[in-house]
Amino acid sequence: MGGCPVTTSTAPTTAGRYEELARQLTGIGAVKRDLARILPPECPPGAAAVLTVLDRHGEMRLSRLAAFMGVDISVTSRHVAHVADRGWIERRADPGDGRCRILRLTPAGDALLAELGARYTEALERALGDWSPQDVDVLNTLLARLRSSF
Amino acid sequence: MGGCPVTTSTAPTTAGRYEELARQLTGIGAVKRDLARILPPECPPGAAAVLTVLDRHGEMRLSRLAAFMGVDISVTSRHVAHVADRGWIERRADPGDGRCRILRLTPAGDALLAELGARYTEALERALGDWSPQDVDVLNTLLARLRSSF
DNA sequence: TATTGTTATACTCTATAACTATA
DNA sequence: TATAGTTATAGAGTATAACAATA
Repeated sequence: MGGCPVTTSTAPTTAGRYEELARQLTGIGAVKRDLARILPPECPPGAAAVLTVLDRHGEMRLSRLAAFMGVDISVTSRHVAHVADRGWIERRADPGDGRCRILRLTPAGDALLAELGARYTEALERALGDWSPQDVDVLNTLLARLRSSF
Repeated sequence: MGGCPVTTSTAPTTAGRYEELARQLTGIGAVKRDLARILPPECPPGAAAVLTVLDRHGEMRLSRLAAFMGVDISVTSRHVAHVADRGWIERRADPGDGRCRILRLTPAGDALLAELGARYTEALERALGDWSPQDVDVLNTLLARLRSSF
């Protein structure tokens, strides 16, 4: 953007390219925090992530949810307890395995998710209004690929 | 990228595109944590960020550093104290303003930064070895643009 | 004995607010 | 009075390890 005179201007080296990516990933934290600030009360980012994964991939066990979220099971357990306490998901007994419970969105969870989507869309539309749809799609694709490369 | 049947497959709506971006940004946290795990002892991510900004943009005051890092001055103050205690930066008095100190990398800081760059490069090369250089560049460009859009 | 979850503990990062020192 | 920076406090996220229950 503004001016980064020394590096990555014209013909970055392989190392320079990767170091730049590391810098960008560090800096993206500020964007994430901005986005987290628009969440409704009682719904911290971790809770929102639980709802989003269950909406996208359907009901599942805790261990699978943890894998989708890329965090430890213990962390996921806390997030799940938070959203279950508020009635946004239900924990149904697993008929096949008494140790597990199947996690599933409730109608209240669906409603909250719709609210979340509206807030995210509004905030991103305001910030990225001058982006072309294609650029957003390319960014989404590359971010998804980055995640799967790890 | 197994399969996301319902959304964003062929012709995403504007809202769907933005919601997808919000999801991707949430998910990218796992990548950041993976990358943070390779940092040397005594050098948490916040400390590495201080060194990186000073290397890239040269010596500066705390308030300017905080702006580059996108976090509150109080947070930056702690990170700076951490790296200064370990001799990676020096805090020189500002001749023109007794309230400020100019922050600057020391040779030890330069050396650590070289080590950081090597570790980042090695880790990313291992994960992204099958990416084309162009794709990495595009991702870097779009991430920089995303940050500046906020 | 191995696996699924839960909970206790500790660490990092962050922001708000109170405070000190200088302009 | 206003500004630059420091520090105390609190809240969110995460991981490790100890633990309980079931397979």
